[in-house]
Amino acid sequence: MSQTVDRALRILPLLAEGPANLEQVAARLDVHKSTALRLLRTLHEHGMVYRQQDQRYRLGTRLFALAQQAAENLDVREIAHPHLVALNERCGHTVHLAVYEDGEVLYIDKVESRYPVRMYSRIGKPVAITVAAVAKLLLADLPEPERRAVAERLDYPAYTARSTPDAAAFLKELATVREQGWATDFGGHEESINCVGAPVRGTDGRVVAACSISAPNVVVGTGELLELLPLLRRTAEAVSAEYSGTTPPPPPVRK
Amino acid sequence: MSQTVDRALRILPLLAEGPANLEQVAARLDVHKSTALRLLRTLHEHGMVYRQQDQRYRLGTRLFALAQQAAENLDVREIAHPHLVALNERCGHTVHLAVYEDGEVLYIDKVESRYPVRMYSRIGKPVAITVAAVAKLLLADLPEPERRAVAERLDYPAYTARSTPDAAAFLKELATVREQGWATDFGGHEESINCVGAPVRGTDGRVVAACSISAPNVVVGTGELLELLPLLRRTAEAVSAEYSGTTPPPPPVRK
DNA sequence: GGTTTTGTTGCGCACTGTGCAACGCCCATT
DNA sequence: AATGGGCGTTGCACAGTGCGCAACAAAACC
Repeated sequence: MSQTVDRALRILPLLAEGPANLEQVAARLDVHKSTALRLLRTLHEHGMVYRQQDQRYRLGTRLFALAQQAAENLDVREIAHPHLVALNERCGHTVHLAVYEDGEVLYIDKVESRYPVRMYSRIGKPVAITVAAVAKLLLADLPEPERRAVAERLDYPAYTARSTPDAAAFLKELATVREQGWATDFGGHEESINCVGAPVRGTDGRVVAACSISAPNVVVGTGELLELLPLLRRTAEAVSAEYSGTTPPPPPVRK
Repeated sequence: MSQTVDRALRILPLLAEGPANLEQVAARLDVHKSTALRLLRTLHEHGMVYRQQDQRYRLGTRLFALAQQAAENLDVREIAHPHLVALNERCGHTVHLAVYEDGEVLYIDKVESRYPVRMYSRIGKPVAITVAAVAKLLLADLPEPERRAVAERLDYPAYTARSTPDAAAFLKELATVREQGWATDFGGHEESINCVGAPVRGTDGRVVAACSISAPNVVVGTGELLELLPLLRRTAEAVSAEYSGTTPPPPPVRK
């Protein structure tokens, strides 16, 4: 809508790929050098980009601060986190938390068993939306027309032989997930990785987030993974309860 | 420099404080509603803001993805991380990693002893630049004119009785730090918290980052904390070595 | 020392962003 | 059910702002 802002914002993902100099930025945006310079300077003033010694630009640290605050505003995340940690301690596997936003599903939290602090690993990256258990849960809850619209707009990459092949199959799967209240991904993204997922619901019953347990085939088979389902569902329900206010968090201080 | 982009970017920290509706945004920017709407739409198209059900805007998840990639580009961080974890395992205290950028010092990594996964806690937030050990290390290495310029531009809040009072005292402290190659903060930010810090240096000897150990007074006194200094310095030197290529990381794959 | 490459500045033109006013929608209130 | 107020949205005319050009400056290269 706004040309100038649009161009400026297109610089960010471009720099996310790696540092770039003025000319490269101008070329990628298909604008004159002086235009790119003006945009970069404005971004720089706001700390969104940083200029290193070799004069090349890269993403600035202000993005850190903003992302952090964005995360703090996602109160589902804050509420869910201790529950995810507890779940991880009991089952030992990787635990994810994801939300839906504007046609995308994103991981917003992750607890890994072996490297509990390897934090940024995948948080923020879009999920393989056509196969991931959490994606199925989140999409299954959308109102019918939107669900259909999203399903038909998607690509269906054949990550493995078990990946969801097309929109029809996906919608059918979503119907199943909607009915049973949980979801799986058995080797649909990577051959040897299996997942089970359960929904986190808000006061009105709508799915606001989804969490999942992931584990490689060689560690636990699909059968064993399904045995964890009750534990997972209890965790998801505990988060839902706290998020809905059934188990109220410490009350705000009054003066 | 560019009015439109400037206004658009000013929306982000504003929304970081919490969700806001169109009118509030327009009022805070001091522009007409229609102008704010256009800016917000452009930000929305790029996933920088998200519109929740009640039509209020909040920061979007794209910021997550960008911040993640920004972090990945900070290769100091990636290299340092396992070393910081190892240090934390040996001493048990909180370990920080910070960098300098454009007059600010920011934490870019943190390992906490008791809650190792409480990740976003302070990462990305600017450091108390006049007192923190890591800030002293990073500023002490700036070329003299810039160091002086920064020192004189700063405010010197009296967090505690031991906080750095003014630019003169700060510059003197920086000279000491520069000489001895390590830094401390004994109760300068919070009365009961002490820190020691050591620099991470690049190939050319310049300080590219700084790491520190922080612990409350009640757990370890300043004397005990200083006993950890050799361990800390060894860690910082190990990171420096790996960063400088003395201990080369796994070589890139060739075809 | 000359040449190429890359960043920076000033400037005139016109395109793009701006604010205004009118419209439409939803919710609250009676 | 009708009325009113609050808020988001749209279209438009004006001019302010961002645009690309071209010349300049400064490294980097040979």
